[in-house]
Amino acid sequence: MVETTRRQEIEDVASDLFREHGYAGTSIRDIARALSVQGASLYAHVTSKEDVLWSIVDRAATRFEEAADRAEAEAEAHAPGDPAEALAALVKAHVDVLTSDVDEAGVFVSEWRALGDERRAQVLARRDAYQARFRGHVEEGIALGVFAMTDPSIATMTILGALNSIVTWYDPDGRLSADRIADHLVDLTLRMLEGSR
Amino acid sequence: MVETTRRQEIEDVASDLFREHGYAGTSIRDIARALSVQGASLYAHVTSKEDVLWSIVDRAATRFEEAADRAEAEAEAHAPGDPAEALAALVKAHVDVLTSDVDEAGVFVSEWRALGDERRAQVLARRDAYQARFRGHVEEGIALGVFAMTDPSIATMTILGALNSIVTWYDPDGRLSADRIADHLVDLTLRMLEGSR
DNA sequence: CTGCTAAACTAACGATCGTTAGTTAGGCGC
DNA sequence: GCGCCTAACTAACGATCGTTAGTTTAGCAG
Repeated sequence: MVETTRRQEIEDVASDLFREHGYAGTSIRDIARALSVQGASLYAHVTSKEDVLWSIVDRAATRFEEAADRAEAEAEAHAPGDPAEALAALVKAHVDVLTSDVDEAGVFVSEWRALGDERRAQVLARRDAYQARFRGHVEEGIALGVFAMTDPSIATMTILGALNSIVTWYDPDGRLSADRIADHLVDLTLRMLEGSR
Repeated sequence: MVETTRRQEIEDVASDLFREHGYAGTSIRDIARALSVQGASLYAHVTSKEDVLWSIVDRAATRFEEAADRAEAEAEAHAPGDPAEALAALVKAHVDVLTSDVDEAGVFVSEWRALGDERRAQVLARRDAYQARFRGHVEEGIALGVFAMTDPSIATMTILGALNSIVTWYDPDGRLSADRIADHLVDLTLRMLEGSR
């Protein structure tokens, strides 16, 4: 028996609906209907519609950040100063978080724009900081000569764009397991940066 | 003096607004306000809101398809049977279309889900066919040994995901020209596939 | 049995949604 | 000057939006 609060159930179905129809395209009554409940009943557990979106986005952001923390710490532990290892760990961690809850991650990736000004700005700042971690290892790798010369910003955006697009096609019940996908993406990423050509 | 029909103006500002707030998050009155006109006045030029979205999506899809036609024909003309050249041409063409109208391309990439059932299905079919062109060259390259062994589906999705993500950060007035970005992405793509590792 | 709590309900509010209908104003060809 | 076309207008429709208020129901603790 899995313990789940009503609030958590609401956020789960909201993640699903926001992912499929977007935040603006999903009404409070849509969420309620998925829970076989009247729309107004949700306000016993939630203070506003944006509040639900914020919970989803904030939790997803935190999961990405914490996974990156662990990944970088571990990479630094048994391959200190190796930008390829560090980046590989970041990529693997990112894909893991993404595939462990596609709905939540998908909402995080594309629906944060619907937040109010302050919250949107906060997400943007955290996003920038997160991207900077990837870019740091890319730049370091180029400086050390283990990565080919290329524009670090473009390379970083390209990598994260590729990773995030996984939410558009990943199917938990599909042919490809989350682990296999993560391994492939680590491979593709490093080859993109290391390749001689 | 650039000739522009009223209908085209409507689709242009709609592209801009759909891109920023999504289809569901943009009202007919929002579009009208951007044109300094009453909401109801738009119905003299347009039959429905979805009709506007469809025009944008259909035109974007056609531009991608036609650019791919030209790219493949040209690659086949002066490097016949070379999957790397063919893929490079497809990537370059895709980025060119994308950067030539970021709003339209951005709407195409993320708002086609808001279309009604038949039109959404049609877009999906065209999208699949378009992806298949990329995957074809990837598979051929692997078979010929010019690309490294990897899962062709994951590689194709990764490439197109990376390319499409350009709409989320490309700025026509920014540091990086559209051409430079296209060249970089051709480079990153081929290195990702060719790299030995 | 009583009282408390969680979770739902009904009813309604003002605002906004996409859309329709009918009308008005200006410019051009005949 | 008359008729037509383009492009706008005002007014309103029924539906749905997010949200509030007050009430009811069921289960459990004392």
